Amino acid sequence: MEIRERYLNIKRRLFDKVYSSLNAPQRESVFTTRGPLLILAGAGSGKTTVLVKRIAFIIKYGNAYYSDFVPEGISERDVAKLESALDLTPAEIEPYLSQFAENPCPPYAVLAITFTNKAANEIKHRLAAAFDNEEVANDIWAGTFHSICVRMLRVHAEKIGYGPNFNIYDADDSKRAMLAAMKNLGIDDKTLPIKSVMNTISRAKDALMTPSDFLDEAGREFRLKKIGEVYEEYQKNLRISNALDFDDIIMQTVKLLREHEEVRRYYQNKFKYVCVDEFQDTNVAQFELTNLLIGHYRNLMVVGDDDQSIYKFRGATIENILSFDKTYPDAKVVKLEQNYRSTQNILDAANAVIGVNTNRKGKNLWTSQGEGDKIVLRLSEDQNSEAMYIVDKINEAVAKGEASYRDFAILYRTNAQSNSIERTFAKSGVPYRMLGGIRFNDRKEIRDVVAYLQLINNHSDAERLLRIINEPKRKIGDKTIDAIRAIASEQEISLFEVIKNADKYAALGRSANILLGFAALIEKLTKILEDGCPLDAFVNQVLDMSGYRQMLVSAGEEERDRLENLEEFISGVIEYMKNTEEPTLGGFLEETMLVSDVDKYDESADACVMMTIHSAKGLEFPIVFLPGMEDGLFPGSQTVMSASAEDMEEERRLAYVAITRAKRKLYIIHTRNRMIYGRTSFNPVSRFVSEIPTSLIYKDAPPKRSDSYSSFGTGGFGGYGGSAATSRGSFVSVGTAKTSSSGLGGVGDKVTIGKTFTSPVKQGAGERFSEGDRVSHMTFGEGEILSVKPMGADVLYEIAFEKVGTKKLMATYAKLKKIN
DNA sequence: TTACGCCTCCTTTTT
DNA sequence: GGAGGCGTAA
Repeated sequence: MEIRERYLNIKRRLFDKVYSSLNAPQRESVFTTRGPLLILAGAGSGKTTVLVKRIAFIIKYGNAYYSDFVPEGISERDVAKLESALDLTPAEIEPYLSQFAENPCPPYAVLAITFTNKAANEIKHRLAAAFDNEEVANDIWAGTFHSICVRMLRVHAEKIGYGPNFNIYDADDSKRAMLAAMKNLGIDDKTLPIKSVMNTISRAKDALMTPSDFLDEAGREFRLKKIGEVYEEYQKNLRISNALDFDDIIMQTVKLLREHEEVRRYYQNKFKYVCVDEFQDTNVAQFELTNLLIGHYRNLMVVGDDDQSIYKFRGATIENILSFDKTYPDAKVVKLEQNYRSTQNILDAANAVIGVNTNRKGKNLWTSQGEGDKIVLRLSEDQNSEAMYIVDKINEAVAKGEASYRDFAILYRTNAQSNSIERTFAKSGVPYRMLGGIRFNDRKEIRDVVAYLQLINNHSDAERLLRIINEPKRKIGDKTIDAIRAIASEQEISLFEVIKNADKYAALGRSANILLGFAALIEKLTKILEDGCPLDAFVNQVLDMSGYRQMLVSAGEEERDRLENLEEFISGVIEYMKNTEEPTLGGFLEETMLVSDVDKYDESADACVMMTIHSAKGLEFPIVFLPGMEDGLFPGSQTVMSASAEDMEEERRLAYVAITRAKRKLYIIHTRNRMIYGRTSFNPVSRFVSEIPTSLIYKDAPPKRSDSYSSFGTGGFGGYGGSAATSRGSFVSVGTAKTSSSGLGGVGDKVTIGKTFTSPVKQGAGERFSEGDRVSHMTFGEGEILSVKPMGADVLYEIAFEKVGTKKLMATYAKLKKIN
């Protein structure tokens, strides 16, 4: 063999050995650094590992593996020396590899795009660990599509007609803005339901259609034409508000990159490698954005699983992944089919179900872990006995010591199903956590403070202004608001601009003074912030000067939860300040809008977890229950009726996701009759269950006298076997509905923990304090009581804390301790 | 302005 | 079955 060839051969064998903990296709993925690459990663196939190792590889070795470079004048002896290194262990070989590096890429030239903050953080953490260096992780651009786009837009907003301090509208804000636009146009939301308007406009933006594109396409179709007009008006108002909705964040970035060559060039040169995770969930706009970023390097890696594409209703286009190799004919395609999560029986079931779909690339998951238990199929009488069956099985396994509560997950198709399950769990005392409640950020009082802050950050924001202009009540009624809107709309200026000059508009009449006062309040607060007030103190100022806190305090008992939540919110602000080098209001708001809190449900609590199958994507659990596996529920009746093959395939992919969450054991349950929307329905077992070979299934038939299950009804606790009783009274309280969140924004709590079961422990008012007493508080530290005001049955303390300034706290909730 | 009662509408939701 | 929106009555 020629010496050059031998050199290259040995080099590659050395790399193979160092990376021998990966399987062959995984290594192939890591070593392929140049050009377009599609990784079809089956469920549980080590996708994230590959993603991270590949980025690390690029940073360390660049294109080392496939490079044909051979050093000048290499000798037989050199090659022989290398060859002898092959006998060493992987760890011993590793130091040798750096000599092969070819164009290693600096971390800041790597862009990794994900859909969730959780995934982005995971990548950063694992990279930091791989390099034992936080900086590498901080330098690479790893983030969600939205956060990356916002980062670019902040710099270049002016080029596309926005101010750099633009605000972000979430779904609720944008719904209000669309309703306002419809009102403006005189379109009744009964003839044109807001839900469908929102959905249509959102899909249009996903597909990069501007209002005029949309109107062109709508032609003379009445409904679409109307929606097009709303879209146009809505977009005009967003611009005046200097606000972007979630979809704009992507679409406007695409516009920026398309229309501004110098900006495009800059990022194309900057990002030498681009990676996109969960590629099956991308929409047209996101793919276009990616294409615009990769530039002439064309070093684009996308990872995803066409079989787990379950977000079509949100605009995801499975075609992006299915035809990636047509868009990029030179793309290398790698399939990761070895599964490290589940037993073969579970995988066989999943393979069988997904195999029915035709619109897919085709993969076959396998494992070396053995076949494991059969899948248990259970027919229950109704949703209550279904829930009791689950509780029974859990208690049984826990009693035998086969599993802990945290090993179980109950995954359902619709949130509505959670009711009966939760009730049964609460009654039986099995600890549980449920995902999908109201998010902390969505509570009214939180949205209100945020609205104040957003308005201060960006005076033009119409929705935020409208939200709080009369909150607390300032005697600004609908008529005044309509008048303000009319003036603003006619002159195409912001609402704030009108209010600021209220005395100049006759139409505002007697309200002018109140409006001027409101404008002055906002400007005064803006000034306080500009003068360098720390963020947490500033939020307190906002609450005090606006009268918002006083409004809640005056309401007494009824609103103390809200007051508590506001304190919690401020803790979140403090948390943000701690974690951020240069904390700013804008930065905090951005995080509040872009970082949710699903990321951080407390996995340490020993409790069963309940959630929809959608939210379970990406997670795994030793033992999984799938209740409600019935045609009419899953697949849903809409899908069954619609006869759309595409919709049915999407539903089947969801079933595939559900099955592949299970590591050791899978229970599938269906019922004879079930109450849905107040009606009893008799659903046949899900077609997806019928698609699983019977050889993989064990039918858990109810015992002959099992009618006791249902005859006891919902309330019957003694209806089932002794095992449940063992756990009675063993409830482990895993916290109240409001966990003190530690993450960014600190304001998150989508996780409702044992909410019906945990009765909040009423803290007695306890010791009462008087003026001048020194006290200590769990979060705020030590301070001195400034004043004491009786409030109904409770007492309001004003306390000067050493670290966090003066705060007003209710005695019952402050949990103060006296210091001597 | 608020309160209550009636009517309607129901999938999934990473940002 | 239940939440949320809306209209009417006080």
